[in-house]
Amino acid sequence: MSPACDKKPGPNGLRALGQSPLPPDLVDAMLSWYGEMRRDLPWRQTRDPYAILVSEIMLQQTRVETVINRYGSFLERFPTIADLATASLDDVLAEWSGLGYYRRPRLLHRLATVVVNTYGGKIPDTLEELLELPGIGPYTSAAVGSIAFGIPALSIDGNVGRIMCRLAGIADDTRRTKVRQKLEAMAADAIECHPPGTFNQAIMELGARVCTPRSPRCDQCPCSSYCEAHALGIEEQIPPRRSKLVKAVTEYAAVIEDNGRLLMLRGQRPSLVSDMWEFPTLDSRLADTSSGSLSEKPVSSRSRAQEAKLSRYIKEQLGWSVQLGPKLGEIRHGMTDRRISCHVYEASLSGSQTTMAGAPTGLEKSDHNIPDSGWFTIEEVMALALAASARKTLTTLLDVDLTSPQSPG
DNA sequence: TTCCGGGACG
DNA sequence: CGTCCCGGAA
Repeated sequence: MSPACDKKPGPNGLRALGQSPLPPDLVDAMLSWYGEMRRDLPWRQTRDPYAILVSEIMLQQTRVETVINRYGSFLERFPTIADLATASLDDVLAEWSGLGYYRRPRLLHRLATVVVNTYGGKIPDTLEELLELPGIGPYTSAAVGSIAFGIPALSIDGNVGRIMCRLAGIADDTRRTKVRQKLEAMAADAIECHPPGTFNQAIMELGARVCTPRSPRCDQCPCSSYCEAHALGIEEQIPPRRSKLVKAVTEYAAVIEDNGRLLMLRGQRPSLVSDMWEFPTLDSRLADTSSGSLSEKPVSSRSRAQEAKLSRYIKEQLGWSVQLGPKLGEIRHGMTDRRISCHVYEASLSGSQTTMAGAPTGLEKSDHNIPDSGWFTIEEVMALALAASARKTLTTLLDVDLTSPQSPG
């Protein structure tokens, strides 16, 4: 099963890098560069899996320069995983103070407890077991597994994803599963043929110091002659800018009140996480599909058309006839890829419809991905899993007091 | 001054 | 998807 670690020309000599394995010459050049240029970081001077794990947790979302200053004192304070498990969470948080993302020390503390209780204090040495531990995801399991235990797994962090996508000329989002699988396939041979931990750290180091997001130093890069993006001159376009791709999106939402209850729904729009509740909302994808030269109409006429469309949508999709009231305001909601501005209207039921008191359709039968709706009191709404925009609507447009007593539990 | 990048979880 | 946080770069 061992891969072709010997360097042979192979049948496809000059083919573009594309998605084929990393050329051995490229890998050799990168590893030589690393051997020469590697920094003597504290966590590179230990073989203790616990110390390695701590470094990887600290390095999540945090720069090397920052971690250097805190790593030593953390290990001094909690030299072994047993010490960490025994310590109080408050002590761990205090030691972590200033590093940010305080979920990490919480989960690390919980991880220590798990390792002590179920693994006898020894950090497990398989990817599957590592992945099960609190705070350890795909990246960290591969990093710890490869560095501490020599498991041949590619740890794809931002650096690694960026480099490999540039090498292969993949102008796609690194975090997509399909892309990650491609990268793993590309590196599979290389990581079998070299010490996996060294390989992972070499490529990460290259990403941190040479193949940077902006202004990459291709003239100093050992891999530039193999790099598809460099050949095409598109290295700065990879990976695609996430925040530059923000699209302005307009939505229309209705706060429908009847008998002290609000109509809420979820699972109606495919783009939303299935568990998140929201006010009935007209997507701009639906809103903008009206005929003709929409953009040439005056704004007031355009938004009146959307208001009509909103009530028609509620009637057709949810079966309620509503009377749109005054506009409450506008919620702006930044997302990774979209800047949403949501026009929120007050609304009430027209005619003699009756809302079902109590027993909203939603609360108990919360199967995933099932379109769901119901009438909720304000208190119930506040207890729902709300999308952020809905909560924003409640607090900024409806003056719901966040500090008001919540339902117990 | 603002903007941007970034793993895991729920 | 949205949140968590900070610091370096623009």
